[in-house]
Amino acid sequence: MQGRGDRPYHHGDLRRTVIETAQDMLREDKGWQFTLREVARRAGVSHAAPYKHFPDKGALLAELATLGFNDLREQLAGATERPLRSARAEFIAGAKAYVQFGVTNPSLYRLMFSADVDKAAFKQLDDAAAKAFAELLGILERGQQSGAFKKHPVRAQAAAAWALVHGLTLLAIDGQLLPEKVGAKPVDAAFAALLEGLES
Amino acid sequence: MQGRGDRPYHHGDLRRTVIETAQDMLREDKGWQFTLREVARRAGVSHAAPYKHFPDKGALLAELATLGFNDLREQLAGATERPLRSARAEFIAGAKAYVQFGVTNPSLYRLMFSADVDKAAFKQLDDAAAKAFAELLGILERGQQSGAFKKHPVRAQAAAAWALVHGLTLLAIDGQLLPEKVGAKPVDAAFAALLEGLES
DNA sequence: CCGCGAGTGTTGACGCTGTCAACACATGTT
DNA sequence: AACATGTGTTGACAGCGTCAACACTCGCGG
Repeated sequence: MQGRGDRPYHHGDLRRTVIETAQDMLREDKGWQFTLREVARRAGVSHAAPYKHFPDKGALLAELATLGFNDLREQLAGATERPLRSARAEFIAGAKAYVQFGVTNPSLYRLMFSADVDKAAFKQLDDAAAKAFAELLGILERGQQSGAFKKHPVRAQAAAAWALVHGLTLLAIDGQLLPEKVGAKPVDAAFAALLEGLES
Repeated sequence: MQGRGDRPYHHGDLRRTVIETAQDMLREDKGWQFTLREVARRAGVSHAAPYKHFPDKGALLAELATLGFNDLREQLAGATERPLRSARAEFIAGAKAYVQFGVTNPSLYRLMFSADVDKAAFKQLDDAAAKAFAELLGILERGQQSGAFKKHPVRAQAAAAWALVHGLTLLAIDGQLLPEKVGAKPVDAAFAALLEGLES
């Protein structure tokens, strides 16, 4: 699949292969409880080979989470970059892309927000997460500037919006948002509820 | 601590002791990656003794999660049982109790919504979770009946409200709701945002 | 052209885990 | 008094994360 025929004694790009194999296993299984040894087996190397590229399993998980946040940020940026009709449309486009990302990569999404990966210990991870959060802040700021959103402190709004999409994503991953439990289009309904308010 | 002096050969109430020990470890550590053997050690029994009471570790985790949902339901019921001034006050009281529960028992809360515990395989767990959700539904229904909340499908509102509190709780657990990142009272601000809407 | 050192992969070991089977003890029933 | 049942113990197994020692390759200095 990766051409070049030759497989020298030294794998050549084990680091990338380990990451990709782990990403595959994250997609297949339902948790990040895959074993490093299984990753090595699939990559066709010995059980200790990955240790030449990652100090321990936590470092690999942190790397996966970092890549996940980068991907998420790109998805958000992509969903909102071309000019949209309204602040509301932009907000919904971003939020849908966010939920979509989580539903498409459930184990990865869970890993990104898991306690098993120590954000404080991996600066890159923290940066990647902050940049993804900044996309959300941008949407709200533009909405405020256009006058479409209330001019409350934007970071407080962001906390609310982030909490809502984060919670929705996890509920969706858990299959809690089935139509018979929660109505026909729960995600759209939830966005509408947040934008318009619950109170009459 | 548990009186009665005598410690017969047969522990007498190992099941309860195992559960309580595991709950303690859930409180101490930051994950549910405690080991069954350590639980047994602390309980003062041999490493295989817990297997006489739980078929495997997953069953113990499911039991802990079930107890957690029961506790959560009680907290919610307690916070909203005495008549409150308004639907809004009742909603906020319930939501605060919810977030408080999560922040007070972070590992337990995470466990309850983790993929590591298979809801489908433990009917009691599913029931306990559904009953907790029903508390939320009740709040919203009463709010609608009093005319304070919009008469949208209550289950869709519930999805939005649950997503918000669930997301807020997890963000709070992760320490993401620091005032300098997100304003002074992020939880209150988020509730206000949901109730009143983001749009101006 | 040679030799060597750094980088990367392998082998084998350690202590730990979850789990199981075989055994030991205590108790209540017949 | 004998025993079946429930509960605890002991010892084993495979698999895990991780480490140390060793092996192979390749590129560079001489």
